[in-house]
Amino acid sequence: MHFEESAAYLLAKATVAHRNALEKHVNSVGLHSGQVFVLMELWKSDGQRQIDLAARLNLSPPTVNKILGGLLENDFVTRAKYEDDARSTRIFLTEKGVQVKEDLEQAWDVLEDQTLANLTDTEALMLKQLLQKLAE
Amino acid sequence: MHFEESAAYLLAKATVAHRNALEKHVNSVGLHSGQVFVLMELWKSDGQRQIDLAARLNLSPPTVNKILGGLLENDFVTRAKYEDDARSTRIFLTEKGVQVKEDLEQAWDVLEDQTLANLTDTEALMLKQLLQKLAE
DNA sequence: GGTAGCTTATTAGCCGGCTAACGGTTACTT
DNA sequence: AAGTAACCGTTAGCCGGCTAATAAGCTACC
Repeated sequence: MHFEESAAYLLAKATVAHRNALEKHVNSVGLHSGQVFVLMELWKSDGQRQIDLAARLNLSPPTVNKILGGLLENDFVTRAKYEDDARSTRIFLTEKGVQVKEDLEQAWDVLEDQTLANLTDTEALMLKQLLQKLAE
Repeated sequence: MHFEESAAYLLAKATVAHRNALEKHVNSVGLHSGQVFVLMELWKSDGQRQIDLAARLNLSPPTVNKILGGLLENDFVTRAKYEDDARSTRIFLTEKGVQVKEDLEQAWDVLEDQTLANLTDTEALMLKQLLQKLAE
């Protein structure tokens, strides 16, 4: 058996390099890699509860909690109590959290170009479709 | 701009799910996810120096050092001095480290099937080729 | 209404990645 | 020969993932 030829191996390998690139690019905007995905979720729908963020991001609640700690410290989001349920808190974007979206979009474009540098347009499209199927 | 449609986003998302699956499957063999890649490298070539392992795995030296700590504790590998250079150490597989390969191969097969469950054979092949291109 | 059980957030602690910084060796240069 | 530069391993400390356990609040059911 050759591990190197398995999709599981290749996916893990591609991930290592890509994660480093991602981290580097979002750092230039003042964010860490985990934070951007939480922000993306809030840009889609502001004021979500932590548990809902975790579910939508497919992450564990403690992971989301930790990431939110960083976002709170850096004033990208604020916490507010959920009126109908004292257990929950709602997470809202600050002005800064709203505005960083533009910067991230630019950094993301550069990252995307770099990611797909070795692929043709057709290959890029195919890759995206296959990754989407994989995620299900 | 829609982040969700970018390859960078989709790759990161696919990674999250896949990493959890990988961890779970290799746990059943008594290993952690990072350890398997180091072992794979040693199965290809036993007795490598840490710095060479790091280079081949595309990981930082401290990361390899940490993973080796776990492998040493669990007697999968041993350390030996490099005769010609007192700075280096060579890493060798133990009997246990050699034998776990068989178990991992079986677990890996299951993981591979699960990873590609939603894809046809043609799609699986394409995905592997695209991931390989991506990693360059 | 009270209890039992579910849900939410949080904490602690683990693994896997990284950078920065350090100590000890080797190699190079002068 | 001396001194400087490069290299190897290690430590410390950060972020991002996880599970397990806890405290607090809500629900549901008897």
